[in-house]
Amino acid sequence: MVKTIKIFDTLKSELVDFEPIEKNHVRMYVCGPTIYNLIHVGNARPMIVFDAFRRFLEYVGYKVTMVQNFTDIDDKIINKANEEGVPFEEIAERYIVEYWKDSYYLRIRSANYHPKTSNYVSEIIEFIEDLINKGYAYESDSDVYFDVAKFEKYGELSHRNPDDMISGARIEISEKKRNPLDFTLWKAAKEGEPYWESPWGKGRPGWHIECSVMSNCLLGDSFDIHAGGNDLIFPHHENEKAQSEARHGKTFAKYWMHNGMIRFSGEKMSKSIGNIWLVRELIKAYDPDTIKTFILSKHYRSPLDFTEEGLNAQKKAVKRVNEALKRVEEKYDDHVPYIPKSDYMKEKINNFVDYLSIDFNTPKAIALIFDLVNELNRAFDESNEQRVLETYHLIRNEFGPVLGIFELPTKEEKAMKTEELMNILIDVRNSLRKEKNFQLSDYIRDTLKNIGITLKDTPEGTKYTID
RNA sequence: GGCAACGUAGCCAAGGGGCCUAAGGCGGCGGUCUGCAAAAUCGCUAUUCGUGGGUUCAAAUCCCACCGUUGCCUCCA
Repeated sequence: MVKTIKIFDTLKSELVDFEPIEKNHVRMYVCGPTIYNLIHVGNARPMIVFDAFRRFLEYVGYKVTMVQNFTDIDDKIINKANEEGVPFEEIAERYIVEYWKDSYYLRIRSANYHPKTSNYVSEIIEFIEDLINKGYAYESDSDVYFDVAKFEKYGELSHRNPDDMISGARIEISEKKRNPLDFTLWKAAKEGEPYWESPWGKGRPGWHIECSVMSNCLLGDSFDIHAGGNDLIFPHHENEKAQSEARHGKTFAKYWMHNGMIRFSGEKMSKSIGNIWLVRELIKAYDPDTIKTFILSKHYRSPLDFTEEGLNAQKKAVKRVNEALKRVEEKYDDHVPYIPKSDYMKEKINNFVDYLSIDFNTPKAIALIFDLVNELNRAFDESNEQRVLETYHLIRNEFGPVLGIFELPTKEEKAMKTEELMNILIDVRNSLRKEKNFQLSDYIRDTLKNIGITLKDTPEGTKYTID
């Protein structure tokens, strides 16, 4: 049915043909945020990119089941809860709600499932027990660790050699572990921490287990795509893979896709450097299309420098697209007629799909959209109605929705600069009054009165009130 | 120290052996349109792809070295 899609698989380190396990049905899992704060642009990149990728898969005919988790059991959340003196659930719930606001503003479609760790604790315990029974995990002083030495493929995903990593001396040494690389599956609760009852006493899940459990529960022991930021490759995804494959004895994720990091002045954006840029802040100055095309204008695997110059340039480019679409919508009074797909449209659609089929080359797809904008404007000026409709529909109703951009007419954010506007009007009127052009100056005052704005010529100058 | 990635016009960014005398966007310059602007549009804006070697009939694209930038190796999307 669909043409072959190639994606870069982190495990194989090369472009591979994408073939889902079940014909025509793609199951994908995207690592979501730990909700201890408002999300930042670094969180937004995978949301935007993989939402678009999911839409693309659907566009070419796949059924897609997508899962994106919320990690709601975590040190950072617990710390924040302790700081505020509230239960950890309150922090988690608060930032999930805030997540949806940002997500809604960015017009990111929700996944099919958004599981939370706290809803899967019993499944997590079951998973860990199974690993212990199979000899891949051991209990040590109420903690449970994964025995990395037992999983011979450990390091396969991140292309590391366990021996090299041990010598790398940056790994925390714990006398509870048999091997410094062993990672926590279950963590005994300390005083004042939330806990769940388990065969190993009161405790909580470790750092990587939740994604293994939730993906396996919702998508099966083996599924097609596991995605996330490339900073998760090690240790997070390496560990998820080890756990799941140890337990089930089969491939965990068939393909691994990782997006590059957002950078800020050449450095990775991160809390520790203090250069985070919250989505909440960003959206004050930029509309979703600007943010999304800015991100999609660079290949998803490359690092992306977030700069104001870059965003401002993108804003202008986006405006040009919106103005062109608006011209058409105004001409047809918002009822732009649909037309049958012409050969011209089919050709462009082919190109578009071709570009995205090679490791999701969104920059090339966006370049095609800009070409179409030029074509649209030219056709409009030449009154070539057929071509206007073709290009219009390609942008607004085919390509835009696939990438999650240009989906809606822009409500012009006329942040109504009322005061500045009134001052200009009053200046003009006062000039007219000086010239004794009372007919025009009264026209201004009377028509303003009609829309509820009253002008008052006081000794201190002209004042106005708005009803 | 170990393992990677990247370096293309003023800026952002595709291309990853011949279709490249290198897409697209922003900016700049000039023309059309306009009373003047704005918008739109047309043309120009890298003979060259970090530097130096090499492989090849052919390299921005492959190999080596060097310089530079960044990431991962600890929670991080």
